[in-house]
Amino acid sequence: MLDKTYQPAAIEPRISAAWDEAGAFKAGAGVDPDGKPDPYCIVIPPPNVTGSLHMGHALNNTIQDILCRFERMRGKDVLWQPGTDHAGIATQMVVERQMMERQELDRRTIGRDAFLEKVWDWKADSGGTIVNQLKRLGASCDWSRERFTMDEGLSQAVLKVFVQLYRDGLIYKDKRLVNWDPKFQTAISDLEVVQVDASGKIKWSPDDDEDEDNSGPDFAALEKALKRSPGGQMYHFRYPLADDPSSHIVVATTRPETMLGDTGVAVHPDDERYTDMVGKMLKLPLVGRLIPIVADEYSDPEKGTGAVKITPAHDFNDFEVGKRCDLARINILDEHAAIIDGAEAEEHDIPKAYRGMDRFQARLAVIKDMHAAGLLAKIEPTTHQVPHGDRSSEVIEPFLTDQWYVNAEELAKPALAAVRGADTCFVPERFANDYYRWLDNIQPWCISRQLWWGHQIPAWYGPDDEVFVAHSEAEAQAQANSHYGKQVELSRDPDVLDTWFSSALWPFSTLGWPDETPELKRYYPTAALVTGFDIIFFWVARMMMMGMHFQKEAPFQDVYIHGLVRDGQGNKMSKSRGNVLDPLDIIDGVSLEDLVAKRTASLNKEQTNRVAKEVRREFPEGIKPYGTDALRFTMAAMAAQGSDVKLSIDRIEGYRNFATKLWNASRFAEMNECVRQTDFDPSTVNETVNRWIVGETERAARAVTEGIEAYKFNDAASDAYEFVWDVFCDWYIELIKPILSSDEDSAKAETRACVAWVLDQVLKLLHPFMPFITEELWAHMVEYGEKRQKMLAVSRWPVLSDLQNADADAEIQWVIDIISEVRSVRSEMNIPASSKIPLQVIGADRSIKDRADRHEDTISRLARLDDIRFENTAAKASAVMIVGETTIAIPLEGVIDMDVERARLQKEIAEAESDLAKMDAKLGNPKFVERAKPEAVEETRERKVELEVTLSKLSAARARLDG
RNA sequence: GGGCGAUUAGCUCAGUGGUAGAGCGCCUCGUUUACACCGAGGAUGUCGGGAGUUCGACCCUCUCAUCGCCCACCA
Repeated sequence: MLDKTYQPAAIEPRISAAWDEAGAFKAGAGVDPDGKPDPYCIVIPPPNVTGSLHMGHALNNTIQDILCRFERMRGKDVLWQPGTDHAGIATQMVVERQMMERQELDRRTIGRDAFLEKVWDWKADSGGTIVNQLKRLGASCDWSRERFTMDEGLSQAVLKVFVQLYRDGLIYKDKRLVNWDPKFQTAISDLEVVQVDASGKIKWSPDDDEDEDNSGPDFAALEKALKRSPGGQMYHFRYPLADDPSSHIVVATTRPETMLGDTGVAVHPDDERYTDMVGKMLKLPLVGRLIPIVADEYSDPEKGTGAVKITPAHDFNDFEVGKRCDLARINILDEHAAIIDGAEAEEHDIPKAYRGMDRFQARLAVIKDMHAAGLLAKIEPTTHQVPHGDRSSEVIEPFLTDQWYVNAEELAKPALAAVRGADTCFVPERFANDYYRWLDNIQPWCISRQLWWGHQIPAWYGPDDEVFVAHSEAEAQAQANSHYGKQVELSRDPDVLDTWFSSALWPFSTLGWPDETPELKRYYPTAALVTGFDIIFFWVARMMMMGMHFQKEAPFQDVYIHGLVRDGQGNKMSKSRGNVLDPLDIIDGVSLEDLVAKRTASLNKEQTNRVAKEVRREFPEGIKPYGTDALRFTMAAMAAQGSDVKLSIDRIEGYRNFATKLWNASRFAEMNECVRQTDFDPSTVNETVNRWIVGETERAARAVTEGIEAYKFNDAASDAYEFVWDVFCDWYIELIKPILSSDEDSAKAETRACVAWVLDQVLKLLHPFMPFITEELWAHMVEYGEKRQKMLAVSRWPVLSDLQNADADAEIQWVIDIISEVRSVRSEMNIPASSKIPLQVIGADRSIKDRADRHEDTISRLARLDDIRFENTAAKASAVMIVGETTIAIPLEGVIDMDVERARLQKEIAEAESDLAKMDAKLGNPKFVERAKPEAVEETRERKVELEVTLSKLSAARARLDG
């Protein structure tokens, strides 16, 4: 027997265990030599091994699981390939932080090998969290195939790819500017840089009223402002001419300290203001270096003074100008972004005062010194964007270093062609435009990182820095020996690869490549990739490039892009905002105090107070346990293509209620002995109501199937929802109660079997969305006779046809309409539910009489009637309703106020008249009749006739009331 | 500066060239043997503004406004 109430916590762990035990999600089982059934493969976006489940995962994995369960039930051989990502920077950060908290020696002290051992230990202890959390979501991955981007096989794939791309000339080493993260002291790629707005307030010029004595800017305020945000001001400096110090050029910058590395000033070749100056030398203030004035089109005469200082070693544009104009590159920063010290500083005449200074201190010092030298022209506030590392949140410095690059432009060509040629389709389509735009303008991809955790680059250096790229040290050694003609000492490149380099191989490395495995052959290319728009560039584009290059075939047929999960108000969920909903809290529930503690854990005092207050207001009783199925259904129901999901507890609660509804409908079936019969054939049912419901079931099954096929999960979910609640529960179960309580054995038996059958179909249709509750109910709905798959997860998806019956539909619709009309009138007339009343059917012909007789019990019961009579005319004082061709009436003598009925009729008449007028207007327009689609015209005519019939009947009723 | 998306009931959002929808909320009634995490009934919209195409526009086109996102720029 089913428990009286649905409690997800009581069933979910047991169901999970049952799936595990049955190996229900194992791929490849039962595949015959011809490769039947067809494969269907999805590779999971590997979550960071440091991660813990958030709503983005919940959405992403719910969608994948819906697809996988759906296709599995459709008989495909499904492989949902799971795994995790080593997440270079993130993991190294976590472990280093832990070491710090434990007051252990830092990584540089213990050395690379010892540190890596610690990271692996950490992974062994904590790396499984995210995987276990995914299991709680019901993710039907083939967990036996779980992979990790740093495991042996995947590392082999990385090695092979690197070596081959190097040999193809598509990976190379280059000295150029990179985005340097001074916090982690590593290069990062363009994509890992986020632009943050900086807008300042400080303003100063010698003409300022406040500065009549020319004491200079308010340096104290400036220092404070620089601490808060190092950007936001534009500083104008005078650079005097070397041979005529009384003349100068004014340049402007937001990064004054970079002037220490200036090696030129550029003006536009056509800028007449400066024509005479081109070729002359300037004496760089503070440093004394002589730098040329060069002509270059980069300089924009419209901007600033039209002259721009050039710092080739610290600015991407300047680097290019420097190349064109043959300017020196002088690096002024060390890897911590402090001003260089020592021999290099000496060599480039960096004034001693600045050496070793932090870049932002140096910024202030330069401004002060320039002012002291009388060379600060002005300071003005400006708004501009400052690049920050996406993980470190530190200001990025363009930094001149040797790094490894991938020639992405070359790899992008086939990747672009694959999408242009529709080998791979984005859903929704518009995301393909972002993909094109990015790949069409792609820059070399910097793949080396100055970290320890990751795939170490397989490059070794000889004594003269000659590089040998090989699959192993032995192979490199052999190359080196033959290159030098003798045994030499090699040292390995200490850098590791960008995490996304290994992720880019995920669709084939997880299938066993570089080995030619049967899995690779069978499951590549995969069917679909499900991911968020934020990683189209990071990941999707790169998988496309690597897939095309190494497999000669795009890795996915479809790329489904979903939105972001936001809070109920549409805000991004973020820790500092304190609005993060944890999927596990929704599933298991959480007390108010625990919720407050969680949300304020990493906040400062002020934020804590604010967030605590908000949480107490929004969740006065904490969060109730809603279960996984409710969360999943919410995700599906709200995942309209291409739009973000605004998640609110109300919505989740609504879908938990839906689960409860399903539970209770199943209890109803159980209590009424609705047991599935093996020989039940839905196409042969006799009872009208059963013929109707099997047709409705077919309709629902088609709608849900089409929805999932088209990646319209919200449509599929709401079609299933409406069928279960509005059709099955609200009407079918109510309509059959008289049969179930009757003593007509054959009708009863058929109906019981039919209920069980419909419920089976419902459980199947809902299973991809709500796997736990449906599996549980499936197990309870036993059958007499023989086989029915024991486990719903491996049962067959409903493919129904020829069950719809227009006569049955019309008849049941008529019953429903009559009941609805009577209920409506009763309610409007304030007839108490407890008082049973008679219903008159007016002027019924044979077929109407038969119908009414057939459904008398049902109509009486649901409309709360004590009698149905056939009359030629309605009683004088009565409420009259029109249901299609049928006129029905409730005699109201003494029951209600005639004025109320008169008003009700009048309203209905007015509505019908207004509608009729619209139809008349249309049909009266010759152009409509002439040009509109014939079916539209026909429909309008039919509607007009219907309205006229209704109207005449209503008018007659009114006349009777008045007469 | 370039691009994309959004603007529909109090709230959150679906939607289709031909009679405007859902959930929640709201109002009224209700312990009818699955379910109050429920049932029945009800109210609520010049579908952002303007123009155009069309027999007909919430839907297509243009334009404006507001909001959001992405990319580029950082003198």
